[in-house]
Amino acid sequence: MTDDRMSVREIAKLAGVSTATVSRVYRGIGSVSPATRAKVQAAIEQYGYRPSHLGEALANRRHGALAVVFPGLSGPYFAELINGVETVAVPRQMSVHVIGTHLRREAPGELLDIARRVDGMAIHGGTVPKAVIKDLAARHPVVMIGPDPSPAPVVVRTDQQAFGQLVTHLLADHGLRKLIFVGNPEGSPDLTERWEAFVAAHAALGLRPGKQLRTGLEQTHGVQAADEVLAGGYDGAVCGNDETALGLMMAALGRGRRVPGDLVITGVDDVAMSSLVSPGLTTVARPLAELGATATRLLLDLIDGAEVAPETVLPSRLVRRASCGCES
Amino acid sequence: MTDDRMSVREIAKLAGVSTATVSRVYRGIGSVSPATRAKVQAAIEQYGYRPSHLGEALANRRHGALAVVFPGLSGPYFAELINGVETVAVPRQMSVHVIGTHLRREAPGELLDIARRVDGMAIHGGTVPKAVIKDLAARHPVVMIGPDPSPAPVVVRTDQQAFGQLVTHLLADHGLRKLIFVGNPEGSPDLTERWEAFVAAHAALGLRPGKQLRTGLEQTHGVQAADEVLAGGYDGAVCGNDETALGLMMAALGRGRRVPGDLVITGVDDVAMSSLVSPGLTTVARPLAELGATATRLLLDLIDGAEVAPETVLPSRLVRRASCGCES
DNA sequence: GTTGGAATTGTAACCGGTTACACTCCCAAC
DNA sequence: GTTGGGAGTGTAACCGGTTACAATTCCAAC
Repeated sequence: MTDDRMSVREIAKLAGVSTATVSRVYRGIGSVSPATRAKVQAAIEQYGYRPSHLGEALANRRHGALAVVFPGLSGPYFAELINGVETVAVPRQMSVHVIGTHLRREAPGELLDIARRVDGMAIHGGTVPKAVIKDLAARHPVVMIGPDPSPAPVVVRTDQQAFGQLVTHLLADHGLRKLIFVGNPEGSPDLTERWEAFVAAHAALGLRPGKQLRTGLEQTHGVQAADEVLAGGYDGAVCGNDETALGLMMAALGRGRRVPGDLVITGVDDVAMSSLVSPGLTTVARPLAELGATATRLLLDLIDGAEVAPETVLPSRLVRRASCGCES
Repeated sequence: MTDDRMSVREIAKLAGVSTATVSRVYRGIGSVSPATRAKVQAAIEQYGYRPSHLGEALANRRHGALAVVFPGLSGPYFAELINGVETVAVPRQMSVHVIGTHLRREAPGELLDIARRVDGMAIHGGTVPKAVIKDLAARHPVVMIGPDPSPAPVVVRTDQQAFGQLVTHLLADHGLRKLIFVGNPEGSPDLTERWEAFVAAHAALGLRPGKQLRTGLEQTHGVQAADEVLAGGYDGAVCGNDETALGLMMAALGRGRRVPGDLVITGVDDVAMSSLVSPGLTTVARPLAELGATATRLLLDLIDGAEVAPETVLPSRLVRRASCGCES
């Protein structure tokens, strides 16, 4: 029941030809006479023959599959990224294994195991210990998505400037003086960069950097951060991503606060929700789908043995909406 | 560079034994003398040998992989479901292909292709045309997650009663009379069931069913539905799932409306956000992770050739929180 | 000193494809 | 009437594992 498919040899026998000819007909390469082709095609259709992927892959020394490794899978951020990956992988007949490391008991061992089943891996920064990346990269094509502390061979990331601009915008243009940074730099290279930019933007204006509230990157974490943020008398919350910003905004509104009146809120990513909510969320737009797509393209190049630039940087830009006080 | 791993034959030569012995040592089955075992293990470790997954799979006539097919991947609903799938699949050494059909140009053909790479598929109801399910189920083990119009061989779903209770609760206990159903039954068997329960609950009280607002199942769709819902003078919005409910709630709050004061809002699923927001979201709790886990268990049984119950129903239950007016 | 059985190991077939190479035809060119 | 070359096809090796079965060795029991 599992798999009563026919093999090439059976189809070959049925069509009265050799396996080589069946393969030639199925793949459409090599020369086959019209008469033979018709015979074989008839047999193929009659029995619904499709070659076993395993046989194919073994013969080609190609799995025809990629793995994408993320910390978790929830939320629009990862959905967009995966979307980008698929737009490139699918037309190239590559199937994609989506791995969420937070679901795995022992990521290290399992990643090695998954590596045996794919031709290459795209790994989100901050998901996998340095030593494992090193092991993996030594044996397989690996592309990192976003910054990572490991000395990774190939990295795709977005330009970091816009986030600094955002903080400066709040401080200089809106005159905010008590900002809180919502997000945990520890374990997240992305957030580490942002925290550093946050501090630098303050320093550039001769200001002391605001406080840091360590919390996760999901919408729920933003909601949970609300009590502390609202009780602290801050005039602005600079969130590590849109999801926490939206969670925080929701919680603030639910408690009767006004945004941006009582509290300015900003995010990063510009996910779909951010332009739809009211007030619209001021954020840093990052080309997430393109990030995934680019990483995948580079990975495929790597698999094909091509030379690949060690670092690719995609642009990001500040998007001002109502939540920071712009557009009133 | 792609894969300079050693093969069994090389390791065998290096260790001075036959490939059979290497295999026996690696897999720990069959009897091998301590001395030989040590020799082989040394060679394995020295060269970091790991058997090719393809060779293994071909010999075992087992891909060691499952596919899970969803309409899309965004949001906590799917994340939870996948979570459940992985908790079962990972300990059984099965890798999981997560497929989002909305990303694929031509779902049908590609699913057939993906089917060649896995031992079985779990398919979310409403994602794949009837004819394709039939094709797929004829050749491969298939389990449906949630209701589907196709005559599927094996289905796992949640009990539907609680949703009817929810609607009755709003009508009878809170005395609401103008409810709007937010969600599009067309193409979604889940929502079709809910819409029917919505209508039935009205009918049971001798009431005319409320209106239906056709919209998608993501948070953004809830936000976008807000204008129409708020302008319609409804006293309650019964949303197809928590994500739209939360989006709607956020938009309502952002426009200065009170929940439940101006508008009662309810969802379905009881995702993490629902208990955290204020007001807490009244909803129907469904064991999503368990749903994924159960589907996977059944799928594995099917793959093993075991008998499997054609339908498994998991319990769901009404959760009353502040958004419907309970808990003040 | 045989004999029988358990333990250890190797040989070779097999899983299901692809493809290099050899072989057979057939026909045009000299 | 040869000769040369291209088209069509088959044979068999190979990809990298697993495993049924056979072969060998060793030792205890009679």
